[in-house]
This record gives sequence, structure tokens and C-alpha cells, in this order.
Amino acid sequence: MITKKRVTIKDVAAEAGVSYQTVSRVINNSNRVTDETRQKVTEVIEALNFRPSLAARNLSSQLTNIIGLIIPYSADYLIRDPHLLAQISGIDAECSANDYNLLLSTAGNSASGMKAFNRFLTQKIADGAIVVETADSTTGNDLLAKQDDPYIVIGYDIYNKNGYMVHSDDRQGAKEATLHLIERGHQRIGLINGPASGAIRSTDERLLGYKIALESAGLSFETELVVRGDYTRPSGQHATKQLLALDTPPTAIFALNDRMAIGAIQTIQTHGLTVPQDIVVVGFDDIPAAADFIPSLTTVSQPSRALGRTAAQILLKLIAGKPVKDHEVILPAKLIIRQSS
Amino acid sequence: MITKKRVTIKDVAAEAGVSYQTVSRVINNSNRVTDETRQKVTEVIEALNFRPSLAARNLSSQLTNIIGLIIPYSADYLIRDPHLLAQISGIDAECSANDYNLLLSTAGNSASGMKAFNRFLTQKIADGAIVVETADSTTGNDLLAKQDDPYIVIGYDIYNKNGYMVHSDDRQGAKEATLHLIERGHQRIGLINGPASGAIRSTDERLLGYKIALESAGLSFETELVVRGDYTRPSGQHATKQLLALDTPPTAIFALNDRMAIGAIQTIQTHGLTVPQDIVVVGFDDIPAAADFIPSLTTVSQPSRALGRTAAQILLKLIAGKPVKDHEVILPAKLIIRQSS
DNA sequence: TGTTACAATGTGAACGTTCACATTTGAGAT
DNA sequence: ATCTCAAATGTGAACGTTCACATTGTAACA
Repeated sequence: MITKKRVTIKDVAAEAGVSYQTVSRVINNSNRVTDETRQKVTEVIEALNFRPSLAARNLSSQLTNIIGLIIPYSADYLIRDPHLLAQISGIDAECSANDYNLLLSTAGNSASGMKAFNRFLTQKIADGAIVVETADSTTGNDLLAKQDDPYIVIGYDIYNKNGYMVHSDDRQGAKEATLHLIERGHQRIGLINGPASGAIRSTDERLLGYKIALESAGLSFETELVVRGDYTRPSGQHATKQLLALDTPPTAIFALNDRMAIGAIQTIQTHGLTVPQDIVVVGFDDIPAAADFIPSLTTVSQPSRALGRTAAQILLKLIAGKPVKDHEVILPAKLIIRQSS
Repeated sequence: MITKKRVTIKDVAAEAGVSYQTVSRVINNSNRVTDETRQKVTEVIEALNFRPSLAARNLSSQLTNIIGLIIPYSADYLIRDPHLLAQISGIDAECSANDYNLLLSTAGNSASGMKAFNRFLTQKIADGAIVVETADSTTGNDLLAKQDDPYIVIGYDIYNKNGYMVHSDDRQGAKEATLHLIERGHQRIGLINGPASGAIRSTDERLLGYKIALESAGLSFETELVVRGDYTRPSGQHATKQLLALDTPPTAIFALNDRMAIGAIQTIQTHGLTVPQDIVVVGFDDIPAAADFIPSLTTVSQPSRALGRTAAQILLKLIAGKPVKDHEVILPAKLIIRQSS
């Protein structure tokens, strides 16, 4: 380890011939300093290569200027989620703009994952936290509700009635997608569902959107047209086989995520049918592959980056003690029509 | 802001009837404490909901227990890079295991991006940094070389001769991919190259691997078979059109990344040809879409997670002042044979 | 029974900054 | 020339922990 003695605010002060407090004012851009003094101090800072100690600042100011980003994904899941980076990007943009740093804390179900999570919770390491809600997030979130620091969930905070959350309008997105299919004349619309109801709020919301659309069009909801999947491509393939095996197969399939939708298209093609000529397919999420796939996939795009940005904005307000009126912010999802429909 | 007074080590000490140093020993798992004392203190910590102040710890210990992750991507690029999350995941795993926190700092070319980067550089915010080298990383890395804290580059550190770097064996991966095609009997192998030579080391390495493979098989390197792309899918399509327009078109195409390979397949199909029957295609990267695409894409997989993990391991050694012998660690890339070849 | 040695615990100082307040400086009004 | 007031700058204390060293307690030994 380099044991070179650290350059402190006092070293700078001595060299510049001012008091340390003046140096402090300079590095904090306080306006209570003459331009002349500021100039001189700045030069010395440059010359001595002085870097203020964040730790000392934090200790003194009682703030860390760090926002924790808690991602309760297992590593594999994390890699596969295209939203996540977009969300992070939005969060990061907002944090950067406000001189906040972003501390990443993935917290899987593994021991080491929970360790990171615990460390985050048990140490005053950040001024607040953004939690990304996922299918995997069975543990941990409930713990968050108990501690003092403000936090906000991207997704649905099912553990804290008074919590803050930001999510996209899954219901409206699914409704639009379904209406889009109905408008194209489809009456029997198969739905590839997510895992068991209640586990993931977004799944329920999307399903609800589907139902509402049917209802508003005067179509009946038919149980046989709803097949369960688990958000993986193979499950989409499997579900599609079931749908195609029906006495009257659907003429359109709405998969609750893109990966399953791609699986659906593949299975349809395997059966000698063409998309969109024979069967139309719509997905949800707008993953990068959706645009690249042939046929390109009609899907519902979530405003991932905006979600991240909004979550960060609200959290920063909470940290600053400013009032935040809405506990739940819902951003609109957007239907993107491509070749598959 | 909640202004509740903070519970400190001294509050715990008073309550438990011991000195604050003893409390410190307990929270640091020092073995110089009786089980009895430890128990009592632990109970009080629990009861008072004491959380040690990271800032105070850092200030005292002169370490932050934070590793900075600098990602010089622009936001859009960041979202599209499937490696990145895998790398982060590996880094995070290693950090977690060693009680280190991971601070994210994306640093694009934008003003706000550079701001984050500067903040990182000008404040003692982390004990060390991991820099992800990218096509975008034209600025910034050179600055890193000038400062004291240890850092390591995932990719090729072209700014610092004495720097540390970890990357996958692009050359060997490309060589294997090319040999794979040669073994299948292909003599004319088109190559969809990356942007201008010299800009990205990995591109050069991959191209070199291609050349070496040709040479080792006694095949000549033909300039007309090498077409420039820019790592986007459309550029792959465009390049493929050029290759197919040759008097003697190649029977195999090796694209230096998957996105261009997918573009190549699409163009080949548009021309009424089939993959792999008429033309064989190989990519590089193994993005998620590579496995989903039809035909699934033969490609070279980078050990992204291992890269992250290794980088973190080395950085932690550097921070601890332990000797690190190799300045450049190269992890093997792996050819994944799928339908497209 | 006194000495030794080491384990357990306690005390003062230090880490580098910001905060709250005190002091100095200088320009304008009298 | 003196006074006033605000702007500029300076000083002591505090933030909560760890480090280095000091003290106490206790078991093992001669």
C-alpha cells in the first residue's frame, strides 16, 4: 500500500496562506470567497493534487452522497434482464446530475448475496436506496421497510403500504396490445401468462389489462386461451403448443414477455405456419432481440430509463426532506407495432 | 430529513457497561473479547438498533471499502452490451465476498458523464477502480493513470504501460472460430471486420486470430474477403451484401460480433440462400439473442463473468498491497457451435 | 506467595472535514 | 475622520470510529 501521507485541507491552507475553512469554502463552491482567494487556493489544490476525503466529509455532514441500488436478482437473471441496465442508466444520469454516487448492491438468494444486502442495511452506507423489484425478490424488501433511510421501489412494493414506488403501466400496456389485436379483427387471442398469480404484481396487471380489453370489446374471457409460462423462451414454446392443440386455436397470441413471444413464433413456424400471416404474435418488454428477430416483434415497451430517472428524482427529494405527494408513480408503457402483428 | 439522534458506539458501550473500544472490537469480530462480553454487547447493539457509521470507519481506517466501477459507455451503448452486466455480476460477487462495496460510475462523453468521472477521480471515494474499456472510452482513462489509487482495466489498457488489465483471448477465440470453419471444408471465409484498425484493440486481435488460422491452414489472406462494419446489425447486412456480390462469394462468413452476424444471416436469407446449407455464419460474443435466433448462432463466448471476477480479485490484491505478478491476464474464449455452422 | 505473561479491557489521540460562531476587513454613510 | 454593516476570513468543536498504548485481571509457574 502506498503510505504517502495524505494531502489535507490544512496542507492546502498552509501553502495558500489562508485558513482551512477558506479552503473548505472553495471546494464547496461557497460564494463567500473573493475571486482572488479562490484562484490562489484552486492553484494550490491543483499543485498539491489535493483530493478531499469523502469519508471526512460524510462524517462531518452526516450525509454520504451515496444512493444504494439494491438489485435482488440472482446473477443469471440479472444478465438476462435488458431493462435493468436501462434503469440503471436512468438512475445514474439523475444521480450524476445531482452529485450523488451510485452504490450497487446485488442481493441474490445466495449467502453472499444476502451478505451484501445485509451490509447495506446494517451500515449507514447510503442516504437512501432504490430497490429493483423482481420475481426473485422474496426476501429482503420487507426488511427495508423497517429501517429509517428513505427508499423507493422500481416495481411494486408489496411489503410497505406507505412505501414509494415507480413502475410502468403494465395494465394499460397489456390493454393496448390486446386492443391492437382486436382492432386487427382477432377474436380468439391466446395469452401466454407468467408464473402463478400473486407472485409478481406486474404479471397480474398485464393479465388484467388483457381482460379489460376483451371486456371493452365485448369478447368473453376464455380460460382455455390462457396458458401459464415462466417468462423463459422454452416455456413460450411449450405454451404455444398447447394453444395450437386447441380445437379452435387462437389466431393471435399475446405473450406477457418477449422471450416467450419469440418462443411462440418459433413454435408456430415449426408447425408450418407463418407469422403474421397465419397467426399474429405480440410480446411485452421490447428487449433488443425483439427488433432484430425475424419477423420483428410487436411488443410493449417499458420506459425503463425514465423509470430509473423518476425513481432517483423522487428518492433525492425524500432524502432532501422535500414533500413527495404521490406514493405511486405510474409511467405509461408504449405499444410498438412491428412485423409480427 | 429524520433528525433522530444517531446511536453511536459510545451509546452502546454505556448501555452495555463496557468501554467503546470493546464495542469496536465486537463489531470488528476481534477475538480479544470474552464470549460473555461479546454476547452482551451484541444484545445491546440489537436492542438499540446500532449501525456503525461507514464514514467514521473510513475516516479512521483510511480505507473506504469501496471499489469504483467506471464504465465509459454512453447510456445507449451501455444498454445494448450484454457483456457488461455479466462482468458487473462477476465483480460484484467478488466484492461482496470480500466485504467491498461497488460504486458505479458511468462516464459518457456527455458533460454529466464526465462530471461523474471527474468526481470519482478528484475525490478519495474508493480504494481502487475497475475500468471497463470500450469503444467509447477515448477520454478519461489516460487521466486514471496519473492518480495514485490502484486500478485495473477490463479490456486493453492502451494508456498505461504499467497498468493492469484483464481481457479474454480475442485472438485465440477468432482463431478457433476460423479453424472451425476451415475444418468444415471452407476455403473462402468472409470476415466482417470492426471499425477502423487501431481504434479498438480487441478488433485487431480478432482479425489477427483470423489471419493466423488461415495461415496455419495454408490459406491465403484475401483482402476482398474482409469488409468493414461498425458492430451494428445493419452494418453486418451491408457488409454481407458486398461479400455476396463478389465474383466468388465466400462459403462462410465470420463476423467479429454477433449483431453483425445476425445481420449477415438476415441478408443471406433475403438473397434466397439458407444458413447453414448454402453459407455458414459464425459470430463473436454470444449475446443472449445468439441462442434464440433461428438458426441459432455459432459464436465465440467471452468469459464475461470470470473477467469481472478476475479483475476484482486482482484489484483487491493491489489495494491490499499484495504482489501481483502479471500485468496482463488473458482468459480463454470459447467457441460455441450451434446451428449456423 | 510472589513473579511472570498474556488475555481482556480501557483511555487519549487521530483521521479530515463541516458547522457554528468569532474576528477582521473594507466600503459607504455620516 | 468616525461609525455601521456586511462581506471575507479565521477558530474551536464536533462528527463516530480505529489505532496505539496503558491498565487491569488472572492463570501458570517457580
